[in-house]
Amino acid sequence: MNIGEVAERSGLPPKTIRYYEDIGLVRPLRSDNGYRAFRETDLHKLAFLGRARALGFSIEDCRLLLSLYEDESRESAQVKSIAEEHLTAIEKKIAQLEAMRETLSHLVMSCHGDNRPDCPILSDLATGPGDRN
Amino acid sequence: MNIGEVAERSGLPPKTIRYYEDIGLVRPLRSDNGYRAFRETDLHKLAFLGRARALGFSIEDCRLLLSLYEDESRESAQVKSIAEEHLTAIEKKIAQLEAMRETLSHLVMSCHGDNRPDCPILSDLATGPGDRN
DNA sequence: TATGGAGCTTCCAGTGGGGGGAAGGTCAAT
DNA sequence: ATTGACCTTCCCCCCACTGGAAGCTCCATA
Repeated sequence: MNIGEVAERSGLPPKTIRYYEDIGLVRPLRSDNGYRAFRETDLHKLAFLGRARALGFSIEDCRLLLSLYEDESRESAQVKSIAEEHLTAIEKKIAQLEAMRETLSHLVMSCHGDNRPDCPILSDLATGPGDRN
Repeated sequence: MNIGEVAERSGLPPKTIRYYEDIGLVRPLRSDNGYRAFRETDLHKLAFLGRARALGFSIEDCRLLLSLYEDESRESAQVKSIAEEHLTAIEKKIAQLEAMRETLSHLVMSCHGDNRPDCPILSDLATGPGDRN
C-alpha cells in the first residue's frame, strides 16, 4: 500500500503518517522506487493511533499504549492507569474552560453591545472582576 | 519600573513581558543603561493582557481588545462580538472534551485493571467503538 | 514516444505562547 | 573589590502537526 491509500483507509493525512514514521511510531517498508510500502499491520497501527489521538492521548501516551497493545504480557492495570491519568487531565481542562465560560458569559450578557463605547467587558479586563468603573 | 517589579505587580513572568514587547503589545521606554523602563500605563496594559489571557483570549484577540480599550470612539458591539465568538469557541472545546470524557470514563470503568492482559481500552482503540473482540 | 498530471520523496520553515539557559552588562551592598 | 541579584540579547526547545518548494516516479492518453 502507498501512503495515499493508507491515508484514506486510516483517516490520517499523509503528512501525519510521515510524521509518525519520523518519530518512530510506525516503520513501513520501502519499495524499490523509494515509496513507503505499508503492510496491513501498519495500517492497523495507524488506525489505532488515530483513535487514541481522537481521545486526546498525547503522542507519548500513544507510544506507550501501542507498545502495551503489542505486549502479550501486559497487565491491564498499566493501560487503565494511563487512561485514568488522562481522564483526570481532561476533567481538569474542562473545569478550567467552564470557569472561563462562566465569567465570559456573564460579561457578554452584561454588555449591551451597541454603538456606545461603555463596555463592562473592557472594564473587567481593565480593573479586575467585581469592579465596574 | 524595571521588569522585575512589573512582573511581580502584573503577575506575568519577565519572559512573557519581553515577549509581549517583541510582538508589539507593549512599548516600554528604555533607561540609559538599556533596561526597560515601564510606566504605570504599561503596567496597566500588562495587567489587562494577563486578565484577557486568563479568560482564554488569543494574543491576537488581546491585541484587538487592547486597541478597543484605548479607542474612545469604540462601539461596545465590537467588544461584545469578539467575546461572543470566543465564548462559542470555548463551548465547542468543552463539548469536544466532554465527548472524550464520556468515552474514556466508560472505557476506564469497563477495564478491571489487574494483572491480566485483556483490556477493553486497548480493544476499543484497536478496532473502534462497539467492538469488544 | 512524448506529455501531462497525480502521487510520491525529502527538507525547511512556521504555527501559539511562551520557557530554559548561556553569555555578558549593571547595580547596590558589603 | 567583590559578591550576588538583576538586567540584556540570543538561540533553541516544546507539541503535533501543516504548508510549500524542488524534484522524483508512475500511469494514461495522444
